[in-house]
Amino acid sequence: MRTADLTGLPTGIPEALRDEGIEELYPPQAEAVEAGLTDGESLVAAVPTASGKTLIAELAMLSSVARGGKALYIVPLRALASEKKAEFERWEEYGIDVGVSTGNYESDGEWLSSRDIIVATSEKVDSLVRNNAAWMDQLTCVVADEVHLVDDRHRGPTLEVTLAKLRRLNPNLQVVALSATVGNAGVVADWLDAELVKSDWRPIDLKMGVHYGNAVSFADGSQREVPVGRGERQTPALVADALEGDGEGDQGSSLVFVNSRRNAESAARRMADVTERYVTGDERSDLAELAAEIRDVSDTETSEDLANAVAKGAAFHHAGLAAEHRTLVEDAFRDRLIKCICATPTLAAGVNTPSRRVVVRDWQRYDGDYGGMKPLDVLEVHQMMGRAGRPGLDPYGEAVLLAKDADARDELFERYIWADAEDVRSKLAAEPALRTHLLATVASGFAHTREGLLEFLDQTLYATQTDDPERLGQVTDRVLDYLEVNGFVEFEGETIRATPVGHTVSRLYLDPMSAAEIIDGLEWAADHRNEKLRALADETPEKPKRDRSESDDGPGGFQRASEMVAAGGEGGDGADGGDGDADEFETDRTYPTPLGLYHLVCRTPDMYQLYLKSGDRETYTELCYEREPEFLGRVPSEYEDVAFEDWLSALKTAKLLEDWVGEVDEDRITERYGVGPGDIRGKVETAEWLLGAAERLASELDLDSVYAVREAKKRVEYGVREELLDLAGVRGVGRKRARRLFEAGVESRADLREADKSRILAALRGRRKTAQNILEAAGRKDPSMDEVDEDDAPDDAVPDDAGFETAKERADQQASLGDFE
DNA sequence: TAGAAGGGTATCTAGACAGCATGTC
DNA sequence: CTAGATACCCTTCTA
Repeated sequence: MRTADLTGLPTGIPEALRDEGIEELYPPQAEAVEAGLTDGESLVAAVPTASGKTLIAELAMLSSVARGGKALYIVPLRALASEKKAEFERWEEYGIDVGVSTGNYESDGEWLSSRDIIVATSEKVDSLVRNNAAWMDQLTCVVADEVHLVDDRHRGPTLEVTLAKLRRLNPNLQVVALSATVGNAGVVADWLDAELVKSDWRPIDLKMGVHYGNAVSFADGSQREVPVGRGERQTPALVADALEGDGEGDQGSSLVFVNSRRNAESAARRMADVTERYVTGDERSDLAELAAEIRDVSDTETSEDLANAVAKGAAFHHAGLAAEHRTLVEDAFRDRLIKCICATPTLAAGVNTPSRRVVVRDWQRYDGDYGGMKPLDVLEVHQMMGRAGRPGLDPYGEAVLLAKDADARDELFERYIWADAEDVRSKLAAEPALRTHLLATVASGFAHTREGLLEFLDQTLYATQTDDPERLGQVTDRVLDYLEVNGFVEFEGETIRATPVGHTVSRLYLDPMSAAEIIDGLEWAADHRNEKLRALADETPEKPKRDRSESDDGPGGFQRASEMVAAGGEGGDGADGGDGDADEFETDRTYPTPLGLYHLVCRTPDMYQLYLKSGDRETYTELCYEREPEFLGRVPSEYEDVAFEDWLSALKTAKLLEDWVGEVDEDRITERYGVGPGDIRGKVETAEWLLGAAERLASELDLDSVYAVREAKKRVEYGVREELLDLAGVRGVGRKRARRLFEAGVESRADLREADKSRILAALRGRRKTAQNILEAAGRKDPSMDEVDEDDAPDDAVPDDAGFETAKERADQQASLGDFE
């Protein structure tokens, strides 16, 4: 089918497609159009990655808009939201407005109802439904990208319920579900009352094979010799071989999938020695530049290691990287500057990074519940292999698994190459999922009775798949019971209603169990305030340094961290709320303390906690006793409670946050907790969200901890001690600059407006441009930094780098960390 | 005698969504 | 029921 023959699209679109070089539709696309895609017909397209799924979605959305409608594109990842937005924006010149809405990004702040196409994550859509977004019932077309993710234990149910809600809100809604090739696409299509287009067609051929001995055997019967010398490994040989090329197409990049971050990093280190040999002179300087940019992103070991690999043309990629790291690496790989990426599964599900060759090195991954190495799902391996083949560059893509012996080779062929992907199975009946979604369903008025709930659930994929119709009813009863006991819903005869708190919890997008934990903790704090403050006061007066803290363990190190920064104006703000009450205990400590609050939100099921590594158990058990008065709620017993372990993990996570707001350097945090820069950002982000929710709940329940919660939250947001909150709120001023300014005597936003410019310039290490931007952001009348000389600054403006680690100090700290064990 | 090579062992393990409300003299 | 790569340390061998 020719694009020129397409009907029902906004004027100009078929021509625009032709100008893009798309004259003929790919077979699956044509099939979709024949099935009524552009006439508003619902459709499930189960086709391989990179076979033109996006155009299928675009045709549906554009034709829907042409009929005066509005389309929603649901993505599984925030990174994909921006990618899709950028893609759809090429239709803007034909009058199509595109908007994005995710947790951390809302386009322009322009209200979404004016947009024709909206891109959002499934959670965001769910949240918008819960909050009654005005434009929800104007939707005429919904695209669900990667719909096979309904199978995901954690996030699948959200997508499933959201689609069910959208369909109920608008019975004529066109649903276009894009799926990887899965076993039971037909079942998904039945669920959505949609036509099914299923195909294995790919625009670029994919050759799948297994490397064993000195050759890759491909599924099509062909072989490619890739000798592996004695003592040499398979992966570098394959990467080098791809770079050698064979005259066909371009020099070949490789994507290597491994099963852990550490493996990704060490593999990248090894691959760098291979890629280095193929880097041209021009590329070398570009790579050096890129490496510098990467070092600039964050001052951590991860960043340094990545930069070192990148300088030689290789990289690693995993969730421990900062978002900027990832983008830099992905872009450079697409530009063919980076020749090889060693990645964990992040990359298989993320943005589009095609490669000439894909090597799936590890096809098993550790799984604690399983009790060992568990083989990856066929679907997952197929997703990785599907990344092979760069359009316009490669004649075909090659995806290679590695085998050590002939048996393994045969097994891999059997298990992954000849095999069909697993069936998609709904995970909705899991209690945690229903807890959240039943409350939301009641709160946003989709159902008011048990019967109504079950009727609603009957529209989900789960209902069409289960062979045990009783089960859903049982779990529903248990969940309703839980929600009632915790005061989120109440019964009045047959009718179920969400309580005011229940409504809030639903709108805040909290797991009810998280909300219950937070409420319990805050109420407990209100009840024990005086007693705990007294305990804290008894301990605080310059507790003589216990001999132990000098040399031995973690908590000792933690203490040091807080001494790093010159103590600012502690106190002064008074305790929260009701001073003046005769019964109140007099102290200048706030209660609850930040650590108490961080621990509270960290032990919530909405926070993904850090692992306890060896030695951590003792470290944090000790910390647990030391800080006992700060925890909100009963501390489980070290000996009797199985929950103790989880409590400690939460403590470790909370401690990370405390370090963060104690202005401990990023590289020390990554080192101390064994995490990457990306993990810090992640923890901080969820803590921000949960503390925001806690603040809201506290104010709604009229608890006087609101103030303490708000401050703890703001400090997490900026990563600073309290005396810097004002400064750090200025655009362009982060935790580092705020500290420098403060130490130079510029202590507030007002100071920024009035202080001597040379003083400010000196504090910012003479960076004129940034200084000027900051002054503008602070609202200074004459922000210009021209003709200001930092050397004019008074001596006290450039102190002895107080509050900063000197190289010596850092070395000492590292030494003491070595003593740990 | 430095350094390679080999062997035993302790350690550790993928990913990532969400609220709210706006700012300044 | 069901792990395996790596880093690190120690010992031994070798030029």
